[in-house]
Amino acid sequence: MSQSFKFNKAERLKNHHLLAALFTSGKSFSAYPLRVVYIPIEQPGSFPAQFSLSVPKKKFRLAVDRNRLRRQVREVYRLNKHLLYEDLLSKDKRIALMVMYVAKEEKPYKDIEQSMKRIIKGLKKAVI
RNA sequence: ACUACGGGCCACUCUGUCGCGGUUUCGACUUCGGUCGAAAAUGAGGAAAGUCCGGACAACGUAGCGUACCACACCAUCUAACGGAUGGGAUAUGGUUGAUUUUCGAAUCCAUCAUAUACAGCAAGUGUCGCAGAAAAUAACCGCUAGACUUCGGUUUGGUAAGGGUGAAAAUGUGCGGUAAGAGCGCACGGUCGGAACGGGUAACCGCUCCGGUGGAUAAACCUUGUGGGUUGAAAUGCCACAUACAUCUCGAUUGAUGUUUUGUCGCUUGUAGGCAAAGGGUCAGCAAAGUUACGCGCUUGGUUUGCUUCGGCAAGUCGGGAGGGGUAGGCAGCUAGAGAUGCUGCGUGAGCAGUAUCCCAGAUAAAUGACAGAGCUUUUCUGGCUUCGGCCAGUAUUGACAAAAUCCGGCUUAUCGGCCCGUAGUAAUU
RNA sequence: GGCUCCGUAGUUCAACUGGAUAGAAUAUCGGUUUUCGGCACCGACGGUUGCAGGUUCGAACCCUGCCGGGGUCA
Repeated sequence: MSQSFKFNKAERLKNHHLLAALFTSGKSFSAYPLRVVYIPIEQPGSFPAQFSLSVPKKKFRLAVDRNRLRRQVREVYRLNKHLLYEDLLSKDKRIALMVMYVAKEEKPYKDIEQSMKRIIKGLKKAVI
């Protein structure tokens, strides 16, 4: 097991322009209860993917619920991202992605994990 | 022991693995700004919430005055301050005990307990009070009563406000006197309001005596009185980096007076004397503008230049206001040692205050405190066993209150599964 | 993080600034008319005035606290 489960600051997507581009020209697909929007990046960087996530305030009014879901989704990504990184490194490509939680109620951790694995599979296909 | 009420405290716990934020230390790399790695201790709340009050702090402002506006409003105390808290008073509602009256329904008074109170002023002015009712604030329908007239049925001119009815509210209650009938018209005892003296209390207020009144309610109606408030808020504010537009449209001001310095020039009595011109920089007044929360005064800031001219102005520049638009969307400081926390001692009825010892306890910014596994605790369901029939034990599944910092404090309000402790009252048992 | 505005039939708005049953249009339903439908006409239904307290004799309106929805500020 050589892969790292760390989640560095540089792996997070914070750039305003990239986020705007993501919403205007990014491609998307969903794997309930999650939905992903992604776009390839031209500029070089230290990580093959930049990740961000979103839980809508309209569906989850309380900050406590939003925080809990955000942490679960981030945790799932952190533990499974190595599957994505291997492919991207071998193809020498970079992407930016945002994961949104679209369900109207809280789902258990197992469901979110399954959904994230399907998303990563889908991303691999799309990039190739 | 149980129940009710009030107050305080806690806010599931432990272990392992993988992670996140800032801090410190060490190591590596470095463009010397930092980046990466490791270790250590550490990392959400009682409400972090709502943003309803009050402050600290910061910027603007020369900090003034008047009006307006807003907030507050029994008294004292606490506090940095407050619309908060503590203690007291008054009023209202309810309970209990006692007394009086009774139409046996209850009513009134005293004492006491509990709860509530946006408790200054309708005896300053103005307004409003639908429907009903005669009348909703200088009241008269029925009624009662005197005079006049009379066709003896009443009519009319006065007086009156006891009784009736309406209404949420009807002009001080009861008794006696009084009268044509009546009435605070008079008297006695009360209610209530104002004033004065005395006693108690820091005060609100209470008690008592005397005098005067007795013309409703409403100020969470306008308003009056008193007190307080400069405005804007960490998206404040300062610095660094990057970027662009000294662009566009529109409105307004751009006027006088007076010294002074330098330079040039003129005349001449050849001197630091005077005239003229130019340039620079002042002072005073005016002008319009902006700022001072709004308005007025006052104050402050900065502009008042050049060219053309048919002397009305026009154009450019400068300054100020407005409209609309463009760029950036990064970093650092502010940013957590404080009206701080905990313990002890003393003072105070209490909120609190003083002294002293120890401790340092989150600082994120596409926004850190999590995920998984196991064990215990807890909620509920089912199965089995035991039982003193209240429950207890084992297994299985299930559940974990309300809710997450965003400059920081003091309150208020709202949400909240449960557990523990203390006080008061009642019930039961024992002594 | 701050500031600010608004909540009335399913929908869009009224209600004399506190006075009794909260009104109109539209939508819905029923009827008349028509061969049928539309249009038109008649009638009905539809409201805890966002919620809870308070002030007042009386509250959609005044006050307080909650709930919900907008707008705006570098």
